[in-house]
Amino acid sequence: MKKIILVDGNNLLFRSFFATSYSGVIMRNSKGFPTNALYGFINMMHKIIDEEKPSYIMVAFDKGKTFRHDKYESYKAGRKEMPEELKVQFPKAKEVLDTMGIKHFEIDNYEADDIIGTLAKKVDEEDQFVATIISSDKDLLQLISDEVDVKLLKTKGFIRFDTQVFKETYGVSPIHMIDLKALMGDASDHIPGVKGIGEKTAIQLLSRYQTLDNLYDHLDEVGGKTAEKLRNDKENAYMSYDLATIYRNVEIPFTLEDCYYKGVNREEFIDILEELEFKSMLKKVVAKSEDNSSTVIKSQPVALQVVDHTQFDFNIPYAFYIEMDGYYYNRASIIGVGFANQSQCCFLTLEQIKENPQYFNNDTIKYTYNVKKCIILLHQLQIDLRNCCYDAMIAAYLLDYKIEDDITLLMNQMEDTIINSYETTYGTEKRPKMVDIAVTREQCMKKSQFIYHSREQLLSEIETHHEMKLFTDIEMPLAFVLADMEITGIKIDREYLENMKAELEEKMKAMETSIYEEAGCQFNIMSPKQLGEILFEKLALPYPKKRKKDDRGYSTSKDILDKIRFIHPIVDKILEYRTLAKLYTNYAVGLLEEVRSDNHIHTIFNQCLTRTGRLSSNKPNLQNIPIRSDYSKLVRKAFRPEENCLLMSSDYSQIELRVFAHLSNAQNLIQAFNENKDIHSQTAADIFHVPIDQVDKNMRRTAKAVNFGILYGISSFGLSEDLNIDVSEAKSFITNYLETYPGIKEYMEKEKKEAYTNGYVTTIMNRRRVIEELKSKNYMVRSQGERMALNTPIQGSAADILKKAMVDLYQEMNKRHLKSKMLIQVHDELVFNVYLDELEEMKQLVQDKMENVVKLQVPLKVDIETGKDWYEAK
DNA sequence: ATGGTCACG
DNA sequence: ACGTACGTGACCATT
Repeated sequence: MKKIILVDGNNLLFRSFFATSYSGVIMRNSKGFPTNALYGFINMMHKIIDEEKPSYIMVAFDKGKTFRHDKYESYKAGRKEMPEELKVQFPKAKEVLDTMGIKHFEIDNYEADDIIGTLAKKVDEEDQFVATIISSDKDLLQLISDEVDVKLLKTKGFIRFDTQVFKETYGVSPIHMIDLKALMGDASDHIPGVKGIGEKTAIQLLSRYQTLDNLYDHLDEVGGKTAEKLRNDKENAYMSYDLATIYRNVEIPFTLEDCYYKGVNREEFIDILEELEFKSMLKKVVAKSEDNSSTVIKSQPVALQVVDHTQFDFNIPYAFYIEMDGYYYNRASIIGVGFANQSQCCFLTLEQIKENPQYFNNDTIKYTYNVKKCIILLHQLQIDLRNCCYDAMIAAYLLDYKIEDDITLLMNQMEDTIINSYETTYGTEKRPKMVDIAVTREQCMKKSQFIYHSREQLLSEIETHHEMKLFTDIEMPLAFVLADMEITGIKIDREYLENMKAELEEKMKAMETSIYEEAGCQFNIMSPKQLGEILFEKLALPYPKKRKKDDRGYSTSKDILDKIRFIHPIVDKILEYRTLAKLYTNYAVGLLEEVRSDNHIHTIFNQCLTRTGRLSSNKPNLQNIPIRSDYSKLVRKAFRPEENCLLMSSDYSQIELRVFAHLSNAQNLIQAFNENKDIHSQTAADIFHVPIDQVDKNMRRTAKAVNFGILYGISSFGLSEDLNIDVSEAKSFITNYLETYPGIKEYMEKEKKEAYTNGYVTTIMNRRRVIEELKSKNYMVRSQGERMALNTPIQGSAADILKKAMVDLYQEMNKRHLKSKMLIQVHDELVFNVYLDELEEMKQLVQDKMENVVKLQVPLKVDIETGKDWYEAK
């Protein structure tokens, strides 16, 4: 069977043009010729060749108007005109394809769709070829058949649609997509459809009548409002049908055989890359032609012997991969598990796993992908997971691979294979798909093989980055700590939250009425658009901010409203309403929804997400429970200890500023911390040149803002916004600060310079963050990169310290067989459930471990409090 | 899907 | 002449 790739060239160029033109700024070569669309386009063509390894390929382009649409010209007119900057890149794209040895075609009066449709039809009619269509346009899905599939490009990755996937997604056969659109329309393509009929009704109708014609023939059977709507809009339905149909009978002056892929003419290709000034791309191509080996670092998957699990050697290190049946692993269950070692692989169903816990709790070394998830899924079966010392997801996270908890992303980055993503195989949360166990079996084994075989490369990269200690001593053991915390969960007083919810509901109602009175009309308070119009047009309140020309929108954010709250009583009421609404939906209702049958909340900590090394928490997020305002922090009373226990909270005092003092080696900052001074007051004393006992509240507040600014990569504008002062005034604070603390300016310059040289920054544990923004030609993007370069070592080192403290503490608590448990981490704070008879021991232990986890130039200070709920323990 | 808003560190 | 603090997650309205 010969495989041909049919590429929608117009679609690809459009996509990459708009994906890379930020607020109108686009990439150009030094002659000013726009090149942004070409860059994405060439990358994409490379990827297609890499992934699909086609022997035949062609790219279709539009040429002129499509006459079949002429009678509906008014609808076509709604389409966007092509920007000139994009237009000029088309001829160049065709030249590029020539040098790449890829055929491209355009035919007078037809669109790319029509050419592809016609070729797909040819593929259907003969039996030498199969085809894959590449586009992000869902319209093309109607061309799917037994011989033709579509790789639908998404913002992230792609979905491969074949007949089966299509049916599972839309409930009808691909060819009926046209009938579907005739009924439901398609706003993005200006197809009207039948008024009042959406996706649901359309699918329902078609599953009964299959086609539009047949439906109209049996309209009397339909009855009711739906029939009425169909009758009224019959003309529109048929016009939509025509608009949605891809024309498949273009006279084509070439054959499928003509689309043979010749391969790149390296010299010509290099010439054109030089003209476009795609330097990184050039480097790769040149390197590839010099050293004749395959692409960058990709390895070929090895074919292993598939054996029965009784034959699998569980005495030497092995990898396993668990596939589960839901989106949230703390409420999903296992479908099956694949195992692999150097030479074998096998698969077990859930039943077989239950019968063989020894495959997980034995002493053999095991490799995983997302070990925390594995621990929790196995825990549900009362199976202990032991001796996992390598996790591919954690390794990949440290190395900056894109992962998103889906191993297929990593596989497709590292290997010459294309594995369908979890979503493609198992569907979305809303639309789960039934999956044949044979598919799961195949994929699980492949995935476990990948875990086993990619280990060497990932570990060697970690070694090169000097991150082995971070990986082995911190991140790997931390996964077990987090698993335990998630399994334990924190107890919630449901009744308390229910009462709070009811109270909030009442307050909101009252506030709503009062706001409508002030406004003189009813409107949706939560709609920024409507609110802006009420405030700044109907009530004509002054808009306290400079606006760009043509900007007709109003921001209604808190800091804007704060500035006009004295002008009209409605403003305060709106702010109050928002606070109440947030408390109601996010915390009262939101938290209650997440309380499980054991009366506990079991959050999920994401260990492999943030760019700085922090954790994040979700479902629900326990890292943003209110504390700053008096009323809001009452939410914390809902978080309770177990029987005979107290909640204990321990938090680092000023950890980021201490880390900063350490990193920057600023002597008077270090001294201030060593003398245990109130750091914001000391800063105030220093920058205002007064003794520390003469620092007033306002001075301290200013100094605090300056200190935060330093951590974030200060700018005078940012500081002035935060303090609500002039930029010039803010600027003088900063100058003053930098004069007062010699060494800091030099430190920041050094950090930036290193970031530019290396392309990345590091933390005290050698955690690394690559900062692409520094390479940008756009000043704003580059400045943002510089701030990241300044902030990441600080935020990241603090995260390192917290993580290490958690591991040390956890291990010591286990060693001492303490019953108390670590429950939550909030960046600089840990929350524990502490048994009364362990209270003193825990206080001492926690303080000791947290304060002595690393040795810095300044001491680390920890404050500990306890109480019968989280409100008291703070 | 994206932006606006706001909860936390 | 730009348009600006660092890192998250959840919800709402809107496309």
